[in-house]
Amino acid sequence: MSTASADRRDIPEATVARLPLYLRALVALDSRGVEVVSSEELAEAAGVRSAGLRKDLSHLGSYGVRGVGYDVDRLSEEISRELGLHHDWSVAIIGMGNLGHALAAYGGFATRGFSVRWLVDEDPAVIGTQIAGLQVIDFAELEKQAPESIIAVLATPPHAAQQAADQAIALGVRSILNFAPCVITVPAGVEVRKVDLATELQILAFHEQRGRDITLGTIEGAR
Amino acid sequence: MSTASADRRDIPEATVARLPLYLRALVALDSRGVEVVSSEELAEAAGVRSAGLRKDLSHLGSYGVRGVGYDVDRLSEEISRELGLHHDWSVAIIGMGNLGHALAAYGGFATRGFSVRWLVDEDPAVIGTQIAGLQVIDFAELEKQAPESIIAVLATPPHAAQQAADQAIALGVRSILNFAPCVITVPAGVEVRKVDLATELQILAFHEQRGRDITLGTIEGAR
DNA sequence: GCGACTTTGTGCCTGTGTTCACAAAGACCT
DNA sequence: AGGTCTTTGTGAACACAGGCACAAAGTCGC
Repeated sequence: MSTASADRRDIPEATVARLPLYLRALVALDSRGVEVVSSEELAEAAGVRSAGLRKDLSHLGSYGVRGVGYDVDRLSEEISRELGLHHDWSVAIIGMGNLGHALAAYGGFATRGFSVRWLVDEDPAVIGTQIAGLQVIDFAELEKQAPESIIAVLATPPHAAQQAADQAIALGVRSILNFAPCVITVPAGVEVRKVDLATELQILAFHEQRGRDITLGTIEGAR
Repeated sequence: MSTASADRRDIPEATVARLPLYLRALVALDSRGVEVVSSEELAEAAGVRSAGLRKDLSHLGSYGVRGVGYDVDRLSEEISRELGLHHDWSVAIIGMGNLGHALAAYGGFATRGFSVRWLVDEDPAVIGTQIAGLQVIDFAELEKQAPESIIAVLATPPHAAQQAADQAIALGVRSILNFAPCVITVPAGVEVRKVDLATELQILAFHEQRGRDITLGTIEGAR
């Protein structure tokens, strides 16, 4: 009965990072015909703890029913709204090398609220070619076409990343997903998330090197 | 003069996740001929704060010289050793769809301590074909060839990911980088890191939806 | 209509990570 | 050789995230 909408503001960053996982799990449950799910079950499906899940969901208001659980449809709706997925976001992939090529052809974006609408490169040999049903364009052409707010996916070689980011930002881009293995500097108000594949592998290598069976004390039957 | 090797144990996870960034920055500096770097400069290059950088590095012993900074070569060496990069790690990419294909052709792994040595798929139409100079094999063949500890990169469709992970683990894999947008369950002692591209975009979308200029109070000249 | 049962939402506590600020350490100049 | 100056390494304060446990709330059966 309290004003739940009051604390709609400032959802913790860690919670935001998990909302997509919950949504993914909810969509999977929905496609299996499940209509109601408990925090325990949803946490299992999303790979988190139930207490944390409940705390996360409490940040966007009370949509659970005590003694029953959460309505799958309703909760999907709320999370989608919170993430801003009620309209599709337009994505421009910048850099048509191996990775950019694969990302353009990757079908996993469309089902999750994103449509790849522009492929950008600066190599004249690539501009004009067709990839995954789209024509590769240059920045000048992107500038003409892009009216709304778009998200840029940077898949250039590292030495070209900063310049590409600058050009994108000049066009009004405020959200960048950076696959180039380098740091890019952006003005305040522009959000960058980075995905570095080799970095991920190096973190795994660290744990592999240290016998993890020693570090982790939580192995049950062992020893 | 103190026994610095005593606290070599248990490096914080957050620090481990940043060591690859530092190494990347150091390699870049080295290639530009820089021999000594201060925490301030290195932090800038790695995109972190200098105080945090120093604390991170202190966890692997004192390799800095007060008043001067860090020897680039020496520090690269130490971080490499800590991450277990003195020998190359063998990587098997599992799932030869768009993404697996791109990862196989991606040149960025070799320079950072990893060599992609096996490409695995279960589709008979794909097995035997050549991708990026490697022949695609099935799990049975991988079992015959893989002696040492390897890292598996999962790039299968989500519905096939769990089974592929199980098979990899049965072969002795203890480190998995999962690109499939689903949760995979693994026994204790197996480390999984996940990279979900659509999730990253959704997190960006969240911030884009909320005017970030409102949320962030740290904009200087704005307003 | 009432009691028992299930499950949520949340207050508290613990541990982890981050930032600040400064003393110790060493280089460099004179 | 001594003083100054730069930069590290770290103690202490702070913020954040995660886990536990339980009261509140609502359902379901009788």
